[in-house]
Amino acid sequence: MSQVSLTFPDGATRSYPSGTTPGEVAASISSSLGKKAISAQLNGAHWDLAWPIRTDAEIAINTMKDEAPALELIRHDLAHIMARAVQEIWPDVKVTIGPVIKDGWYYDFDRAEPFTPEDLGAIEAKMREIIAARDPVRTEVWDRARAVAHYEANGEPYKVELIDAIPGDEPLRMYWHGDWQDLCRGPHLQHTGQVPADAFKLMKVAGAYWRGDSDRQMLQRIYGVGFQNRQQLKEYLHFLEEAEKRDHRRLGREMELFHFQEEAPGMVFWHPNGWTIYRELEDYMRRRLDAAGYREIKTPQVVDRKLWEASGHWDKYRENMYITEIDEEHANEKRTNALKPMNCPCHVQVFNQGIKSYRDLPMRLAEFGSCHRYEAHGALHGLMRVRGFTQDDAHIFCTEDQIEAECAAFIDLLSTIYRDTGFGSFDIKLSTRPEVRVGSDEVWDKAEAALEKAILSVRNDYEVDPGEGAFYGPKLDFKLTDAIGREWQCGTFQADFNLPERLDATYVGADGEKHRPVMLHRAILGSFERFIGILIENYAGKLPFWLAPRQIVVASIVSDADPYVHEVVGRLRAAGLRAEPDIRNEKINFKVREHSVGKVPVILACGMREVEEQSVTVRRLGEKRTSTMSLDEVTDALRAEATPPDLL
RNA sequence: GCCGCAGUAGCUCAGUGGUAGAGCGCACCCUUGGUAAGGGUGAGGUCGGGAGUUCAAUCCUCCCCUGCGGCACCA
Repeated sequence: MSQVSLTFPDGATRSYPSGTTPGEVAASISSSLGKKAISAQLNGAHWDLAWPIRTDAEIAINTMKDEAPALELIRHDLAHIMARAVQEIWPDVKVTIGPVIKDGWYYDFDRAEPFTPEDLGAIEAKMREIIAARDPVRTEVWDRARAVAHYEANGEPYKVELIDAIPGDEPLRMYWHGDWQDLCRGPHLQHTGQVPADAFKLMKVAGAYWRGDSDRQMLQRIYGVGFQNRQQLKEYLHFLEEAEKRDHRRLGREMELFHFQEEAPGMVFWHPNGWTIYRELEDYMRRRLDAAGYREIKTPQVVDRKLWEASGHWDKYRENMYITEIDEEHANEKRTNALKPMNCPCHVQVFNQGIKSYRDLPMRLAEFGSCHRYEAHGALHGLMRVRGFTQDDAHIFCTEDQIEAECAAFIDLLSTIYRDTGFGSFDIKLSTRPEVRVGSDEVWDKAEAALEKAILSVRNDYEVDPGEGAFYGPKLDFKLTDAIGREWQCGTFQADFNLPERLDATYVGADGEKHRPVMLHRAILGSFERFIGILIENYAGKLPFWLAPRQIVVASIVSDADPYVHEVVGRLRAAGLRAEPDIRNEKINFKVREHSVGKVPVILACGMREVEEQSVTVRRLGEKRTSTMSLDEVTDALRAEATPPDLL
């Protein structure tokens, strides 16, 4: 019998008969490891304890102490246990797929009746029975014909389709949890009792298309979360509660920032407080863009379809465009317009006015461009996905040789802006040429290399997504991470070889000939609406002082201090601060509570003592401590604090 | 757009086949209180829209709209 040589993490190498399983390897090391082992890493791949090893390899035995593999196995087994529980309760339900996802798993089922919340309780109970039974998990490799025959006989058409989709040379693996069988890549634990019975929870039922295809069957997806112990589950549920408290839709109402209503779904009604944030952010962006060599422009909202036909949007995206017609009775001209869904065609029109020289390049045209897109109903989500929004858009017209420098400057600007708005870290993804594309390979080579080099001038780590670029050019996506670890894709940088061609943008080169500029689409915030939503959630409503819609409330403690409160407010406003009086007939306790709930960063309390001293007592949001300072002192300190980061 | 759930006072929600309730908020009064809710009184609802069943619909049925959770989509 042939031997395989296994190398352990400590560097030791041992020889085993070919076909030995990791389970046997673990047991050969020590009986306690044999008992504790749950899976192995074989050359980095996650291996089931039951799979035979037939090649030399580096091996590491996993136990429940190895968190990543342990969680993967627990969640994967939970997916199977849940599917088994569902089929035990409702034998007619058809099973499809059930992968592990962040924090848990899901499994998609085909069942005529919807699952109810009560059903979830019943499934959980059944799952605990299965766990308590400590049913053995075993696996076999089947040939294709047998697997297909099995599932056809059992009336599981989805599984048959999955088998058809698996490449012919790949072995099909079956797993049993007790008597319940599922086609599965593995690995799994050794028996159902290894799954903690008190550290999982079924969260929700939702529709999901079979194979993610909206033309196909809608299935019912049950989501679950699972952890190693009860404490971790509790922490996760706590995290969900925290996220819920940060929900910008809720804070938007509580802080009176904005609202939505039926008459304009997906369009924001900004209230004074919300619009203050918006303006502060826009002013800041404008200064940053000015300083970075952009020229701001403003282009029309409503544009004849001819331009959209020329740009190609009419063909491809008309379904998502708001079309406007002029009432024929009252208009001499009949034309069809569209609300602009994006700014680029208009920006090319600005570029195209007059003759541009290579000396004009790079030309950076920026617009806080208000766009409308008819987004599907189900896509709308507070400020995060709206139908009317404003991009911090800009298009850089340049030569191929200028792409790299422009890209590097852009990444630099973006880092600064993310840092200033409170996002210290972000990820970059480079998407490269897709199968179907415009432009020569030579141009693509050059552009991809330019983007890559631009990234490398700032940092070493980035992700590449091959083939995911737009048909018109490669792109970078920028994802920032918020205070509770969620990622948001905001910034983008896209090279475009197509639109200048379609809309006939040219410049005169040093050679006196006409040339095509490259167009760089780029945004940092993405849309103001969405970015403000992200800001609200990141800060849980407690925005930094310069962005806080309400910065200071000056509250009287006794009504005799009311005139002084007005005087203080006047002084603060004169210093450019957002201050408001609170002279209501309420106790200071009440006022402090209300403004704290309202996330006002600074409360200045005034009683008779302050009146006499010409001082105020400062109470900062989140602090119990107060301090009394002279009005001048406070005004200077707060004015400094209110200075936007670019003006410091 | 698809699946499921929901829509009752400004907000959060209870409730019933015989046209409605609470808490908070709001208004007014008392109270002038020193850092997270002082007390009293009062106003406020076409029960999302439309159609149907019924003697009678906020409640049952159907359609639509909007929202929520996912899925699909996101130039």
